[in-house]
Amino acid sequence: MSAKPPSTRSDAVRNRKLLLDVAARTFAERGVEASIGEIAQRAGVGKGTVFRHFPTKEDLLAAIMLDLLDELIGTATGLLADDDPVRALRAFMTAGVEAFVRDRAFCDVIGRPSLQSQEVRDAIHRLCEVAEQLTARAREKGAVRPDVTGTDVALMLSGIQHTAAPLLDADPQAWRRYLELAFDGLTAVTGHPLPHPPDRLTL
Amino acid sequence: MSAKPPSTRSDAVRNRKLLLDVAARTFAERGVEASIGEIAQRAGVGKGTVFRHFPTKEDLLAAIMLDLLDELIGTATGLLADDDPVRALRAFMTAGVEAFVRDRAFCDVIGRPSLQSQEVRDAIHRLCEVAEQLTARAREKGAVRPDVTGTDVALMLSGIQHTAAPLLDADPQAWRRYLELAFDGLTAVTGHPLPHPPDRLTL
DNA sequence: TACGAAACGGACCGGCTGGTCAGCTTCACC
DNA sequence: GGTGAAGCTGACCAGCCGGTCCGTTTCGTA
Repeated sequence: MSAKPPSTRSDAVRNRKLLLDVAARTFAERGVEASIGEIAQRAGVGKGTVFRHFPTKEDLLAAIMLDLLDELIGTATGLLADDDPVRALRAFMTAGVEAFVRDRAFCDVIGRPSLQSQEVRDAIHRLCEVAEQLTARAREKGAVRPDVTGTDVALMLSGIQHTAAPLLDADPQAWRRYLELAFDGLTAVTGHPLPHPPDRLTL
Repeated sequence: MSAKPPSTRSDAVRNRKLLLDVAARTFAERGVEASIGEIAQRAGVGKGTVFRHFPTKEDLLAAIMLDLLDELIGTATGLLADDDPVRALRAFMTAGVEAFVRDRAFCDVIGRPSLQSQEVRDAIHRLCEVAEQLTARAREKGAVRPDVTGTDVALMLSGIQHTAAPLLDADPQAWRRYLELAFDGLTAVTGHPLPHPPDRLTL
């Protein structure tokens, strides 16, 4: 439970920020398979320096993923103030899919639970909770089907990105098509309930 | 252009079949990251034997992926005989998502074009064509929105699997929920067209 | 400016990977 | 059964990875 005493030395502070920045970009481009060596090289720093700031690769990755998740949670929380629940839900989903499209490592981590630290899992859980609030407002207004949950919405973000993934080079905006399709599915009136409700799944 | 003379020796024929079988199971469980060493060990065979039958790991993977794709294409082609276009399309999508759920390597290869040999790309293209035929029949009947293509349907198979992926352990059938949601989206009546039509994208 | 502590760098380690090869074994055919 | 070709094996190789360690450099302070 002991907190790490934050370094006061200017070079250490500078390098930490630099590393987070470079690592975020590198992971975004190459996914979790990006090597520490490559990150160190891009940052113009020795490998040992990376491991001094982040004891393991997993720690570095988790720090970056937490930043991303927190940003998305912040966006979602802000959208709760929008007085149009449907517009807010659509804006949330747009921001979510965009986050996936921009960052390969984010896709990797969300898709493979074995890459998730406890902190990351907690953040994902928080994201699902905000998603549920956004979804509930639209649901109560009758704008989305009654059996769709916030977890459904959160899960679909990754699904939409993966749907468009093979088209990414040909049309970097193709994900908008599948977001639209998915959104229309959420609002469809069918009369039959969805199978396998995720219930209180702690995602 | 020279074809490989197929071996007539019984042990070679037996080992080839055995390797394809074991490798298919191993790749399905562990994804493309499964090592040749592990496959050889599971098959009770030396590593060199694997490389004798398949010069590179990519060749082995391609052989298995082609089998899978051909099977799916066969299923889809058979469904063209169904006189209910909607039922046929739903059955195709069910079979497709099931293939993804069962096989991690299939997900990996479809999602990462850099893992696809030319033969695999051709097979994917053929799959999209059959998907288009199935989709067109349902479209003409007015059962799916007019702007949905076979490529859309094929792409969504992977997306649906990825949507349910984080739930796989908790509920192995969760993908059925998102298949249903996606299918309802295909049939939704909205009055507004989808953005970014993939047109004649050779997928 | 002098000094001690903290941070840095990169050679190094062990482990794993795809792929090779020389020598041994097994098969098919006579 | 003899024989030669084909198949099999596993030690071996080079390359990459995450992670360690210690000699060297840099920083903050007095």
